[in-house]
Amino acid sequence: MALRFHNTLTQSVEDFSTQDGKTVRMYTCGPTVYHYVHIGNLRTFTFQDLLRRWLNYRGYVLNHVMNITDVEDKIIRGAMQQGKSLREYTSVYEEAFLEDIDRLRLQRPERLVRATEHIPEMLDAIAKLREGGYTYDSEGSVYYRIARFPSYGKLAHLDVSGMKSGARVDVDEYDKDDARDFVLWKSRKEGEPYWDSEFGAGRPGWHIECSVMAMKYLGETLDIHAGGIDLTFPHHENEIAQSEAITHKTFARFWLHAEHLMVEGQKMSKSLGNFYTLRDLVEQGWQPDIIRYLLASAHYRTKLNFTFDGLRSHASSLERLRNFKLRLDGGKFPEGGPATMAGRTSDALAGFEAAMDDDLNTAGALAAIFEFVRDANSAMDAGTFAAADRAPAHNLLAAFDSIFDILRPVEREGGLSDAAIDELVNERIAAKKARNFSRSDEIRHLLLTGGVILEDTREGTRWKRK
RNA sequence: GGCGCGGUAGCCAAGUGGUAAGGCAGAGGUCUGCAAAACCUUUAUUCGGGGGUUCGAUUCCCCCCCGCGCCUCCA
Repeated sequence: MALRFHNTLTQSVEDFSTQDGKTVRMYTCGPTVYHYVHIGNLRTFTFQDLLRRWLNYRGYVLNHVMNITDVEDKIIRGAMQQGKSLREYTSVYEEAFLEDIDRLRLQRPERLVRATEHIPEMLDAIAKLREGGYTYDSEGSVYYRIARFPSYGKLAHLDVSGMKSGARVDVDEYDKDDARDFVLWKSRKEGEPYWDSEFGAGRPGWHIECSVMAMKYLGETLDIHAGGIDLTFPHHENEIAQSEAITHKTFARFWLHAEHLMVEGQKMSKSLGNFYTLRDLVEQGWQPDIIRYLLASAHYRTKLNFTFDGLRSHASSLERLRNFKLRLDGGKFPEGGPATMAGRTSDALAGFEAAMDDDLNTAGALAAIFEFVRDANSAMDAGTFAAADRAPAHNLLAAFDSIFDILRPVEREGGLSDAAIDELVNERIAAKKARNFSRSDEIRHLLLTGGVILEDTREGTRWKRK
């Protein structure tokens, strides 16, 4: 089956292709760096990571650009409150963002770009829109006139014709011709950061940065544009209106949107007290790899219910996978004979790939892996898992982990060294052989105190860090 | 009001016009010096409710109930 993605533009699942057959020109909306990113943001970024990895797995070369919005109302307010420059204020959260995505093992895009470093390009784009008659000025600001862009609403599938100003116009929006018009360049306000321009002193509107940076680095037509579902309207709709008014070409061929996550069945919000950042969860003792696993395990277009029960559940589930890998790595299997699991292994890989090809069905992909794990464990118990089965099984886990990236435990600092553990384990094996069980148990407890769990299996003693 | 999404076992979560993946949790069992790990059996005659189309619907259509999102800043 071909690789397929759900395209918001057509509201259907379509076969994926790129313009040149090889490189994916992908733009994703990154963070607004005015606070630490929350678990909902990270759900979307995790989706983008899975998307990257799967495209890569399928042989595409990625050219992925992610923006960092570092000028915007909330940022300006925060910076002013703290008496800091924009850059001083945003750099804290930008660095924190990079730390967070690293902890979640999210691959870095090929390029991270800041809005404030593209002001001239934005001004240039606004000038082009003005030349094309898509703008009007009002009280020192420049607005985009959506009435001039007939297909406005095609992404969000909104019929804007009947929605005129007057229905729900904010007090501070009275100066627009139409409630849906959006600002391209905001006139300077006293005390706020600003840039001088041919449109007067001011700062850019939010939407223009993405149009400009996407096209600067990726060309006039993107293969994929992705983001959270709430960005569909107005942000992405406005990006289309801006970009296509300038180029008269399709701005993005595939629009992929990740659903929101809920927390304990409710919308995450600060007022409900269920608003979490990665830092919050790590402080509570949750490992980032568990969180990654939870975020990756549900399909990206369904609402994901983030719960602490869910985290516990995934911690156990992940333990099962890692135990299997330990067994596969360290087990002794019958040599010389033919592989007995060849069919099962290739079936599992095919099932995994088919699920991922089908609009990144990670839940289905996981099912294929777990079914294999059960069968392989069963074969190992029965003694029919052959040494020749090891390499194909390894390849399967490697394929899986090249996408999910959860089998490698989080590295801990301090504690016992591997060599010290091995020494104690060997001493215990000798003690057991001599049926000196008191010494044997003593060593088990000693290691447990040091955070090391011992397991005696039919393939020998193995250990793992807690 | 408009547009859109969803309601599948205790919890999480796939899925298909032909008779319900997977994970976690629970129960029983096997194995075991201990402790684990692992395996086996078991847990939805049923997929929010009611109609309809069909030989057959959880899957298609209609209505209703519930939850949610967007329509204004928002991952």
